[in-house]
Amino acid sequence: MKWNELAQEPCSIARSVAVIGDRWTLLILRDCFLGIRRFEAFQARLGISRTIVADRLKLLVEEGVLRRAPYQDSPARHEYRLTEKGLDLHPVVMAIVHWGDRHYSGEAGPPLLHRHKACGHDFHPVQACSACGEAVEARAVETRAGPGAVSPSAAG
Amino acid sequence: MKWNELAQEPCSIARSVAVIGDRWTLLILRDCFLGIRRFEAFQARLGISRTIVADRLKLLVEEGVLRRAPYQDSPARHEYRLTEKGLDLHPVVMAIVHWGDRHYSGEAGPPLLHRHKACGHDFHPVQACSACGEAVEARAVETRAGPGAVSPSAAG
DNA sequence: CCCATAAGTTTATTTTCTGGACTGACCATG
DNA sequence: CATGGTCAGTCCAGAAAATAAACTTATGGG
Repeated sequence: MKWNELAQEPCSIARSVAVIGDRWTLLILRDCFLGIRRFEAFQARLGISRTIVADRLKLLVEEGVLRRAPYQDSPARHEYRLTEKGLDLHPVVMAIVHWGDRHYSGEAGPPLLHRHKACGHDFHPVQACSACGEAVEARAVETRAGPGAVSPSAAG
Repeated sequence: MKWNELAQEPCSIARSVAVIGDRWTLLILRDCFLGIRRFEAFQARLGISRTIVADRLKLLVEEGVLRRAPYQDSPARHEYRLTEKGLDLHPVVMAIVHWGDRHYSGEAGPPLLHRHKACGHDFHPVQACSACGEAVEARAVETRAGPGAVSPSAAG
């Protein structure tokens, strides 16, 4: 399988990974959620080649994750902002952060804290069930083919 | 920045991405959660080169995400199983699945359904606050430096 | 002996990434 | 009105990584 065939797979992970499953893309998204919006800022923070920054931003815009919006004329300048589809990635980013906090923080503790404005407390994300609202752990989940499956044995 | 420097960054996303932020790694993890355990099975399902499968499995074992366990002698054969640290990735995988379900399912609907055994219903993951238990959306989160931060402006 | 299975390794090719220079539009300074 | 600075890129050649295909090792079966 080639990376460009991924998006055609009958699997939501494969389709998502085709868009965001790249080291630099995930770090760009991290920065987006931290409020970074400009090309130069992404490039400076990541310290990677401008080519890659340009490529990744282009892909994210094509996929509707980011929106390229003008913030001044003469000279025309644009910034990159998360769309609603991009904001939907927040649970993905938070889940990754939480896993890193748990397993790679060391004695110093987590590099960042997250406060839930609604309740005022620092929190970490908990995976909850949309049906009953309770926390869901890996072993409590049963997977089966859904309406979009191609065959009973197809990947999911 | 080089990819091997990522793990040293004072950022839980960077550290996590250094381990799992790779297309094939994420797909291997998907298969792990679907119960796949053997080298040949990973390779056959993904349709990618054996070299990549071997590399990724090796890294995941080194990082303690998977455990290489013998399942027979003569000839010695091993299978790859999720460790507790690996199971902790479930929310990450589910969050990615859910994003894909939402934005790439098309008319056919999601390829896979997930049932919460505890309540018996099909569900999708909801990001909840560990402090108050309510659902958390992107705009309700405020981020600030934590104890493991290197400087107030450091990446998170 | 020949074939098959499992789990890799080796080799050679293809693709991607990198760093640096370059472009072009504009602004501020002296 | 030349000089330098900012921003948002593009272009290019060399270096690094990813990949497919063939090969290896160990074993069991007919």
